[in-house]
Amino acid sequence: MTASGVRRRGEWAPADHRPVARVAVDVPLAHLDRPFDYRVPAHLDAQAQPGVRVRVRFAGRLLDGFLLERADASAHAGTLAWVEKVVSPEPALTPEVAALCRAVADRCAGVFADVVRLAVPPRHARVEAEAPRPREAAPTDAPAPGWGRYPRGPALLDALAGGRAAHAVWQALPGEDWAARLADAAAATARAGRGALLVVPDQRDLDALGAACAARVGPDGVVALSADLGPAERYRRWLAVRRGQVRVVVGTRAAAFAPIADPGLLAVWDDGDDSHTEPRAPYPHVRDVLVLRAHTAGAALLVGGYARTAEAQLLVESGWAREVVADRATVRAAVPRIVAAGDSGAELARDPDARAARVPHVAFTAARAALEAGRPVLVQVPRGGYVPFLACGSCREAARCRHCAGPLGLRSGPAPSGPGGAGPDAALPHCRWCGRPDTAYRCPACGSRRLRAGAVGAGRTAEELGRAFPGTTVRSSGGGAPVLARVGAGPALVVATPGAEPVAEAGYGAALLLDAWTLLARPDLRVTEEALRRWCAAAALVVPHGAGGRVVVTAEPGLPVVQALVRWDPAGHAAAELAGRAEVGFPPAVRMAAVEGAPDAVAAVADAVAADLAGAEVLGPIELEPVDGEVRERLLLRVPRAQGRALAAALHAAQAGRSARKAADAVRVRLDPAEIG
DNA sequence: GCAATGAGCGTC
DNA sequence: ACGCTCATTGCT
Repeated sequence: MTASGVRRRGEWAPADHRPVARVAVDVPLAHLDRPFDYRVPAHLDAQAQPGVRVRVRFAGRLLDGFLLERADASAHAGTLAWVEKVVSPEPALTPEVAALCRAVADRCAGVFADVVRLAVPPRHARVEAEAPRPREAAPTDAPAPGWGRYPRGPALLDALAGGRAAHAVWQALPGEDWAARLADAAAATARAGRGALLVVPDQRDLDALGAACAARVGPDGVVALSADLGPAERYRRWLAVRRGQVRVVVGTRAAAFAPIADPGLLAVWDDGDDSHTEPRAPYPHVRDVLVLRAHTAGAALLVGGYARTAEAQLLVESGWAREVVADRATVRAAVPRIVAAGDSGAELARDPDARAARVPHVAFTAARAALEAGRPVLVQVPRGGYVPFLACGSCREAARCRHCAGPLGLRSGPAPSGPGGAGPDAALPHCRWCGRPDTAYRCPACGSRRLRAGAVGAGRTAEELGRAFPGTTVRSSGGGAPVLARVGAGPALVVATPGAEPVAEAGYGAALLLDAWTLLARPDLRVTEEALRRWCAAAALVVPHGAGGRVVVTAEPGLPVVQALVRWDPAGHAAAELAGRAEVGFPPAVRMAAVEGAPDAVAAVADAVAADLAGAEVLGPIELEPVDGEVRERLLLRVPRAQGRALAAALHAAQAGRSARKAADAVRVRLDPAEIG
């Protein structure tokens, strides 16, 4: 080998030291989900460092891969192929993130290559060659007293400042500036010389959190990562993190894998938001990724939200995490007055305003009072544009529930979950507030028994409310309208779909959670948790009851989930939710896998797993919607939590058997799926 | 009896 | 998508 480097291939000589490279080749096949050994030629010796991207010949093809480590020798019996090329000397896959990717793949019954693709953004050569932007380290100020309202808050900040790996589940008080609290925690971590990584569900939350962190550690002290930055800027910021130029990283989903140096704090805000579930294989959830990462990296973990998920509750009940919550007196002082209006229908029927806008009288009163006090009113209406409702077939009077005067709608029955299929009540009129069916409706105005379908959406609600409060500004956020981040302090009606509620400058005077019952109508395992999460998110934007804050939720007051909102008890609801799931045997009380695909393929995977794992229980299969005319089925596999790793391993082995045999039908496997119909 | 050809398979 | 094995084919 000459000093100038490459000659013809035949003259390549192996590197003098550690000539073997272990390479994770980019092949997403389960039976090839392990490192392969290659020879490092002497001319690539210096560049072939752990973490760099390489090109290697694999089964004849030139493929991308990551060099995981250098070794003295290989256990492989045959001759090793050369590392053909080091794509760039940038060590993109750090050892810590590589270990995390392996742990995530193992947890999700997926393959390393798929997880690495989620973790490492595509390379951008020009950006890599740029001179790094100089960043000025800003002194971080002392922690704000905000965490003092939570008895264990100061201890949490102390642990972060001392570099200790605390694990916490935090329920933010209504009205809490959650972004500022997370920024406090990040700043405390950064002061200890370690990195902080904070993950939020969407861009709006990211903007708020980024600003809060910049206020603590300076604009150069924080980097925001999100998927919609564009390839160049995305890679530029990601590189700044990898190169250790920042201590605080905020981001959405994929940022959970950001290669932050010496992670001291890993945090996820609002872990119940389904944006935290990666839609690509192997479908990891941010919370699970961060839990694994906290283990492998020895970092603190903070799971926060206004509400609490059953998964977070399990972290608490298992003793792995401590809860950080305010005491009852502090909660009582912070909450608005919350009432359920499912039983105020008698008034509703008499109130002409209410009838015009489908809004119960108490909600009108609350809205009017808030507007007169000069504050905005938040109106939360269901997403999806239009909510189906029923009206009299002859006089077009809206059809109302005889019990509570809520609007009647056609409820589609739950997805067929067994041989019986959908129940006979699948398309009967039901009350959208209290859920009672009405099989013998007669119009109180004209006596007709005929019903016709109509639809009301966010836009229609805004229009109707505007008529009911003449002269009041009506603004819309979500549901077709652009999502607003903030609204001003003046009186206005702000109609928003769940998740699109703008923050009001000085808090809302009232929130009306309309058609709340529809949130509970979906045949989903997590409906009540999801409904409470959305209600809490809206109610948290309202000023405390001492300042006149009111929340009206149009749902049956007797329902436990409605009671949990009225009492502002998300932890209690999560405990009941988790107990309920233990009773019926659903995650996170057990470990479950959804196996989907062509019937034969699904059955083959299930048989392989059942043969491998004696304790695995098989549920189903059920038929799914056909894709491209192909029949598809879903089958659930259930094991006790202690066998979770074994279940994932058995599924991986079953997939490996299929990929080795080049089975044509792909089988989709998701562990602890959020949606299982 | 044995080279020439092609299908199947593993993949360093 | 290469390079190996192994089975089949076709010619002497």
